[in-house]
Amino acid sequence: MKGQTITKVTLRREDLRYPLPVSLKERLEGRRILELKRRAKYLLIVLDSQEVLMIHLGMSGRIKVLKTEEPLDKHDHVIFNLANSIEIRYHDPRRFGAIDLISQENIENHAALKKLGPEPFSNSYNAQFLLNRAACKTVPIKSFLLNQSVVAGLGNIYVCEILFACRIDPTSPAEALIVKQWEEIVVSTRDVLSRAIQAGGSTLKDHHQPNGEIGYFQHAFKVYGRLNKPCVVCGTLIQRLTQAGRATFYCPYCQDHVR
DNA sequence: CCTTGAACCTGCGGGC
DNA sequence: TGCCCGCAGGTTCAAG
Repeated sequence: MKGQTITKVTLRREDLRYPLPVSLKERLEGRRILELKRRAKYLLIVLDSQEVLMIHLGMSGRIKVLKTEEPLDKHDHVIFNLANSIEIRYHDPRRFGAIDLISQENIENHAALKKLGPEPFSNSYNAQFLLNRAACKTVPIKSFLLNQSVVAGLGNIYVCEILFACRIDPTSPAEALIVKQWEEIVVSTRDVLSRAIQAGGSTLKDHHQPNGEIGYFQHAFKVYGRLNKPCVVCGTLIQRLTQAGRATFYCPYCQDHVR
């Protein structure tokens, strides 16, 4: 996509999670793509019009990169044709995703980006930062790490896997963790994310890599989705609970030790 | 301010 | 075969 000109945009519906931006088609057609960036789970496509196309994939969203003709699927909602004949399609059955188009100047003031915490691979994501942020917070550590204003980009699968790697009880109040545990969380976060990226991500159903292939990290899950299966470390059956509306998978033996 | 639960929407698998 | 229920990679509101 980088360096290509967007020759044609087709909107097959007028909204996803939110209404599509005003005059989206007219503002994109003829524009050149200068750069592709990311912040948290938001894809940022920088255009030569001083504007940035922001895409969030929600739960079921997917970007298709098509080099040949493909029949239209009912959930192919927005189609971008590029000058090199490649077709990019935004596909999203549940439509929890979003597309926005904003001026490059205001990008850091965008409501969704403004409140985000540090990137997990940045230096500002460190044990002292987390200790400070967790002070006086009774929220369970599982929910704390899922909060995008604490650290940007961690999702449900990876938080479960990170807490297992650190042997931390997912129900522990965030304020109860000690520095050593925060240090372990920082290390495990980067380790889990690195390995997941290396494996092409986790395909439960919808996620695919840009080349169309599925991801493979689901085969490396140690707790996520493994309800009633033996813990790979101790053999205890993996449990499931619900925290803030999200499933948490954990080993009740490995992650319940006071150490 | 803090935390939880519901809402948004479609599809799939299991039980009956 | 078909219907109903629960569940799913996320985020944002409203309510308490």
